[in-house]
Amino acid sequence: MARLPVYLRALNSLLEAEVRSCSSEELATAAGVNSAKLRKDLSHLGSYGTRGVGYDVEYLRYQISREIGLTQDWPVVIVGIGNLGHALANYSGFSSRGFRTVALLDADDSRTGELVAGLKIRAFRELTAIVHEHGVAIGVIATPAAAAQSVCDQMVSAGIRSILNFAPTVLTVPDGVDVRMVDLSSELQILAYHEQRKAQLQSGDAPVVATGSEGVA
Amino acid sequence: MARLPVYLRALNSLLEAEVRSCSSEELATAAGVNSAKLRKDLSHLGSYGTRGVGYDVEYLRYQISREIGLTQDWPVVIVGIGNLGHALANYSGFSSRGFRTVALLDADDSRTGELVAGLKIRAFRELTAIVHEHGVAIGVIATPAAAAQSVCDQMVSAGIRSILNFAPTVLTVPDGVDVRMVDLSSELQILAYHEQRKAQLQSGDAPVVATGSEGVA
DNA sequence: AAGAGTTTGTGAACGTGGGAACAAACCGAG
DNA sequence: CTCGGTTTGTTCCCACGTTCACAAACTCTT
Repeated sequence: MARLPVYLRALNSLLEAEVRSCSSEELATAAGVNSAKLRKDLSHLGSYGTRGVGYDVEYLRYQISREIGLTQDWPVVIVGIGNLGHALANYSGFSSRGFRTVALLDADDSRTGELVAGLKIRAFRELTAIVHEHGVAIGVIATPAAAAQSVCDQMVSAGIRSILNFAPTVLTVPDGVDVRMVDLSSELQILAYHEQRKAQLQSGDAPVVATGSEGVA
Repeated sequence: MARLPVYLRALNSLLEAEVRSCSSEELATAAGVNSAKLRKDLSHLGSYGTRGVGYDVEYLRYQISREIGLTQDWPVVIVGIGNLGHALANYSGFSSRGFRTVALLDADDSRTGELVAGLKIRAFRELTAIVHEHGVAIGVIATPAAAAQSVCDQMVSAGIRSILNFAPTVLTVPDGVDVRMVDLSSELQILAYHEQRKAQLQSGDAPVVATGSEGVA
């Protein structure tokens, strides 16, 4: 479930505040969701709460970590060390949560050897060897859109089965391979859409149900 | 709708390939969605297709752009110029789609004046003045988690009503303000979760419905 | 030990979104 | 002009996720 990481983060915050135990209501507000939803989500993992008391923060945190798979080590490869790849390589949120960046790859050979976040950039052609050596299962694509599908295909044939894609392209992959896409400009566009709606409502167009046909010749 | 940007991107690709007209089926596969869903989405904007023929690529592209609000100019402020803020400032996907970064702000005064992506970093305290001067409606938060809520509050009181949050925290905002959260490590965690499930299936645990209670003392 | 007060876990209603199927509409050939 | 082929726009249906509401279960006080 996509909300488990959010719960985990909320639990970490509570733990930092030295809160030992919490109710579903508290945790739900901290995570920004409905308490019933939270309880149902947690009940899918097992009965880790105590009725009349709540959840033990430390214990629940461990159980969610285990469910997500954060108790094991996940070697990760990042391909495309441009501005974004650079930022991802330095992002502390990865390393602090069981993800270990084992290699930074770039197709531009002139960058090979350059030191980024304590790792030397290596040539993209080394991908397969690195995947096999470290047992990499997760790859991150931070290349330009034009290169993304090719990189993706080579990741899949090298044995990677989970891909996090930052390139603004729809990737096609065989069954059994998971792709998650993070599209930065799409996020801004969605905000702009809502912003525009808000502006229209305030300017008095509110009562008219938008048909989209007004003003079109 | 959150899929409009995806359609828009697909249309741009078709336009680059000099495709003048396309059916819902073609566009749907290019966008990676079901054709019925695409038609239903588009019909919400108006009747921009022709039965028996399909959609005019250029015309549909303009209509979607207009619906999202990309035909107008959106000034954007980025707060927190660390690794990620740096990458965002340089990200071409923003500027090429009607979004104009008008200021980069950072709380660390020692960085004021530093040149990033052709803009000088300015002090965070200038936020309100900049928002009013440029009519900024969209803010991007790329600060550490600890500072995010404070930055968010000041953005809201300065008049910003749409926020793109990259800090790993749930932001609380008053009604009428939109927040979209992009959590990089959550994305990786979700991949790890699916990856773990795949690994478990292959190792023979498949027939057992996971209860989460096995192996717990 | 019993009851009052909490809080979890879950069963049932509700609403939303997705997908298949079909009617309406358009084009081109004869 | 008519008819067959094609494609959109829409309706209906289903399944999923969310939320409400309540019973089960636990703690603490008396």
